[in-house]
Amino acid sequence: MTTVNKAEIPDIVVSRLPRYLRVLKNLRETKKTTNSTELGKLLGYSSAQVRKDFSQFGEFGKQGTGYNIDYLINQFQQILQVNQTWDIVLIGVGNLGRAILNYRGFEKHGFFIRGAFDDDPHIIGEKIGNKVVRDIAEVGDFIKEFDIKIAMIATPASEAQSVAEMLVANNIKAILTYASTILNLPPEIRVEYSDPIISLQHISYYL
Amino acid sequence: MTTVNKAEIPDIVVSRLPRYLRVLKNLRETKKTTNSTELGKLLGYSSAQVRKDFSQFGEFGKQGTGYNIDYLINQFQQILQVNQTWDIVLIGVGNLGRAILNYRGFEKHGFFIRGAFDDDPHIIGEKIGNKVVRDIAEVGDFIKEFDIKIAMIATPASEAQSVAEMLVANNIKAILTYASTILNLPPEIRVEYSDPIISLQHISYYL
DNA sequence: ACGTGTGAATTTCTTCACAGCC
DNA sequence: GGCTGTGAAGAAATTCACACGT
Repeated sequence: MTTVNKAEIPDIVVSRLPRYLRVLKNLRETKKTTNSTELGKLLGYSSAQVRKDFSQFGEFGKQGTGYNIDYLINQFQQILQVNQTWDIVLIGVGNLGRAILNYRGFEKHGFFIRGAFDDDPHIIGEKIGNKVVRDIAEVGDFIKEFDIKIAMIATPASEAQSVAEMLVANNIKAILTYASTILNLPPEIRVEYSDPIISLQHISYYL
Repeated sequence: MTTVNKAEIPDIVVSRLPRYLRVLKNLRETKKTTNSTELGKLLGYSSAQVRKDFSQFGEFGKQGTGYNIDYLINQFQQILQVNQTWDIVLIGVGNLGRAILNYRGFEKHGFFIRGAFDDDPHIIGEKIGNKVVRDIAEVGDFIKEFDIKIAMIATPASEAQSVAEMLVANNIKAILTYASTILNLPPEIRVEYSDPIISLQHISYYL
């Protein structure tokens, strides 16, 4: 196995790593090893696809035997940099923002919402879960103080673009947005969309 | 323009249609026409890509002028079958389910949550938004009665697979799931994932 | 025998580049 | 001049198929 240059690995392969991780963690409950055929079946990929994907990062398997599940999990966590914790700021504390704050599932995977921000004076100061909602005006200092790189946007669509620009100006490097609008940001900023409307419209083509 | 056979259109093209729709609806506010260069810039695609995508469905533009925005919106809505309303059942009324029920954004796009279901007796009967939570045992009849094809799953991950199988057995054709687990279902069932953990893990590779 | 890792072949997706029309 | 629609070219992703290690 040689040194890996990230720039060389296609994003489409990277995008499958979290899926592999997910099923590997399930498999871990019941077995020690797996193979490309089994993994492929669980994810809807061909076995060749699985092997090719893995080969981008090294030689993880043994001929005749397959892959050690714990070892794979470890490798993929390292590759994805999720073998550490990440701090996150959440912008927008409406219905959705509240649900996100109350959802305890992020922490199990190492993602911690360190601060929640809104611009509505009625909401600022409110305590949700174990967090007090802060004034959006303070988010820049907060990001600097805790060296935060990831933001989640749960504002109305109309505010998402300006909020995103403000966050980028304050050194945020990656954004997960729930707002139903497409963000225009510098290409070095990673943006992921979690937009149910887009998903439903995609689905409905096939109905 | 000839008859379009859906099977021939690559899913990757279909998956971009909702994005085009989104920016077209924004553009509609301020102008009548647009062109492939402008659309590409707004979405991060090349202008050739935009034109090739559109050409899969017909000839929508005029040389020298570009595309009429309203006309495009109309065409794409028809193609995606979102020029009608769709009824949806929601399974799982925890924090996330509540947020979804309170979110008024689906209806504007023609998606209506007709029924919300849970298996917790403490939650069944509760009124959220303008809906009463129903017993999951009744979902089969409900789906039949209202001829529902789309379900949203907002249960804990541990229950998602069995809930999904039950829904499919009751004739659901498409699922949007928020649960952090990969569903194994017959290939003719469309599944879309809205999984923030997967998105965050993908993002974190690049940080 | 089993199942990986990988060049080669194939298929799919994107971009090029330009004829043709407004 | 501006911009579409599209064959042809090019790039990227996937699958094939098999040598090789266990």
